[in-house]
Amino acid sequence: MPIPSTGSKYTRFHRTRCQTCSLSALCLPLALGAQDMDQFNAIIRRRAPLKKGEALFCQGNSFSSVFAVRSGSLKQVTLDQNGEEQVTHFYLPSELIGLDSISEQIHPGYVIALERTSVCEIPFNHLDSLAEHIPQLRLQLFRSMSKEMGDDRRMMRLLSRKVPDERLASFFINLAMRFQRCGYSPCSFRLPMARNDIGNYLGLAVETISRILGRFQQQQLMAIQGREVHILDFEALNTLAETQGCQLDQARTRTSSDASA
Amino acid sequence: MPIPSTGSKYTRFHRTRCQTCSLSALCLPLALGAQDMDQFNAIIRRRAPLKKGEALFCQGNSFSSVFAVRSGSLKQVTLDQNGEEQVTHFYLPSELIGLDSISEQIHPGYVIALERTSVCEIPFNHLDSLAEHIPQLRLQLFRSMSKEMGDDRRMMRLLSRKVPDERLASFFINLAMRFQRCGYSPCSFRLPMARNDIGNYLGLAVETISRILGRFQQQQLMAIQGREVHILDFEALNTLAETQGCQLDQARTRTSSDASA
DNA sequence: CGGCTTCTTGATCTCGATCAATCAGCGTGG
DNA sequence: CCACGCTGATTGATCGAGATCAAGAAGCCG
Repeated sequence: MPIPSTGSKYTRFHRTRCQTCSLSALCLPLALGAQDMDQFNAIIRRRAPLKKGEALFCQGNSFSSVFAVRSGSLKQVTLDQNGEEQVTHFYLPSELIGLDSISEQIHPGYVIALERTSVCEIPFNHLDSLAEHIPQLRLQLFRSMSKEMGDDRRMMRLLSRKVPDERLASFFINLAMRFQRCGYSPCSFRLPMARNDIGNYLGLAVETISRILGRFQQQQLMAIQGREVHILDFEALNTLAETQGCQLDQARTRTSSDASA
Repeated sequence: MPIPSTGSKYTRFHRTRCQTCSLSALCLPLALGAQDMDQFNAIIRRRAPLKKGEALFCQGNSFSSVFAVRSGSLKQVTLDQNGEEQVTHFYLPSELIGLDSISEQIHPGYVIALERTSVCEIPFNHLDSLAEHIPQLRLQLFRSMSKEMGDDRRMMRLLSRKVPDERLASFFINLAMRFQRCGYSPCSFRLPMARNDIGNYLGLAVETISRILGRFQQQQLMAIQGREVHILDFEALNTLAETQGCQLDQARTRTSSDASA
């Protein structure tokens, strides 16, 4: 561990700047000029990383900031009044948390780290006033929200029309694309969430998840042991997922060794 | 037919102003001052009403405007590549259409009038520049999008965890609240959509919808004939729907008038 | 190493999709 | 104005996929 000169063990997080963040091209500051980026950087608050299982905030907490995932991953869980919990979202690096809370000013669910995770806090009132003066930022904010709405629609289609195999295929293709987007290999990664969470999220029993995964392995679509995932036949999985318009940038499955792009 | 003095048969629609619109308190201009309202009113384009079955736009059309429903109702339908269609949304008066298209700049589905329907067109680039100078409008836009995201989450919960009876109950409660919001009776209304659309939207077969409706009538929860709906026991239906935080403003079914927390 | 959670595998059973047929509503045109 | 024909709605009967129940295996943590 490098020893920071100024004291606090979190100094290095406070030091982190959007300008040097590897995700800045994917995150909100996307397409911001140097000067605007400075302004944006100024309103960000860095936080000590969350431990696995720790909550970023709780259901019912009042909303004041959105958060950008810097590293790690989180899940959003909503408790209904019978105490049933529903996993409604997973968040990966560069993605924004809390956009769904602006309307009610209350967080509609828990957001919990699935592993050691760090996030940037972006106070919403500051973000809003910055959006007033930086059209690029405003547009990007609209885009982010709009994109999330589109994703939600896809999820609704998945839940209401797809059979379990298709759901799980969609889920993995979606994860793969998002991992690729932030620089990881799309075909080899470690699942951040438990089978339980996947099942809950996809509206399926855990047992069903297990059985389908078994089937996927038999069919040589993927290799899984524990949480270690290797997608062997991306095309076939994608076809099964019926994911239209989904394109793997570089590392399309050549049924061979290129999986680690 | 009244004869408009200026010629075009659509003149009266062009005349309509936000200031005199009964929905202005629910729609985007919500909470705008008189002057801001003027500016907002200036960018709106009125349109000739759509006939039943007519498309406001088609899937794949490029996006340039959002629309506010003035009267009538519409459905959003997405066609996947196998030609399967999925109803993803219903739009009632005062609600905004097209917010999910900002990100891709392409409409992800057809939006089709369920009855004679009129809408206001709001060019998005104008809206965005107006949002730059009117913080209230910007915030309202963020809120609208955020609210839609929250609604989507609820829908996802409905689809992945609720049994058919609960889904249909939720659907009716939701409709009732939205009708009430724009001034109609929450407990007596005419369904704008076909059973088919409801089933598709809720991820259920039409036959299932029919059977459950039959059951609801037996249980005295509601009276339905054709598309004419009367909710007889709002509380019971609401309980069944497990709709938390849903409050009927005035006309709560007073089986016991205290249910309001 | 032991106790816990997480994951897998097997057996049963239920609920809703599907198929099939009939009925009702409604707009159209003779 | 009524008969026709279409689409949309209801009702019945059957079947299968996935939830559920139950048990065992494998990680994973202190």
